[in-house]
Amino acid sequence: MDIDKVFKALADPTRRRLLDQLHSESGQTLTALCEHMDMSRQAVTQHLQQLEEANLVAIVWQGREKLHYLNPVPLHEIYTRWIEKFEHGRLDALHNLKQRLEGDDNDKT
Amino acid sequence: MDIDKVFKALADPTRRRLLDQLHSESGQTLTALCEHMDMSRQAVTQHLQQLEEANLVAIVWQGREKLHYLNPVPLHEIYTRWIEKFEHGRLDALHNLKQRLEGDDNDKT
DNA sequence: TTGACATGCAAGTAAATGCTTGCATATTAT
DNA sequence: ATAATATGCAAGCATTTACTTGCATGTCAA
Repeated sequence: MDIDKVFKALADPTRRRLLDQLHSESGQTLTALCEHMDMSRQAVTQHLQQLEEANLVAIVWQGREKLHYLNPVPLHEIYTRWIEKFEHGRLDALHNLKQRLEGDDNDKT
Repeated sequence: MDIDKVFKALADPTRRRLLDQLHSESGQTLTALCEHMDMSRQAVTQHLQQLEEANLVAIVWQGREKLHYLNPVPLHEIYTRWIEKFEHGRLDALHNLKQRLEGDDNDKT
């Protein structure tokens, strides 16, 4: 699992919107997805390719139609590898930062 | 909170490494952070600026030294706004996808 | 006060990114 | 068989991104 590809895929608002579309309705075709987007079909294709390479979207061919399915596993991976880790001691970190900031400006107890 | 800036800030491996550095030791100066990185000080500065604009890092000036602190709140925001949402029904989604894939190749019940 | 240290500012550049357009291919429907 | 539909491939282009280098500024210490 290339976590860098996942982060890069998520970095673009259009791609996040595509994920949202697939979340609201699973298995949409390329043209169906294009209808919500204000850009050429090729642009959407290229975004979907990046999502596919990041394993965030899985493709199923059905005749000439290309169906898109959301795969939430990489998102979960980001959670366990990145968010959970920093979440740990979240309140402590904020508390320490706050104290440091306050101590820098005044001597509030 | 500009979630796009957060995603974009996280999209770069160098910036994620900087966050890791700050996670392992809080309140490091710019030069301290530079020691771990294989690029010019200015490059690191620019990365840290993006992290700051995304609110992932908070700065505290102490004389001529610039101390960097990690702020985990935006990460938590990503979790609640993006991951949790897709997490919901994670197993279902996988199950459906699997069924669809199997149904496409054979007629397994 | 002078020199060393920590950082900022800004211009320049190579590579990556997002998008378009034109044409090609494969599948379905009439 | 032919036309319409769904998609792919590839070249081209403008913008953004990551990085460097050179110089300027502010702070601390001898």
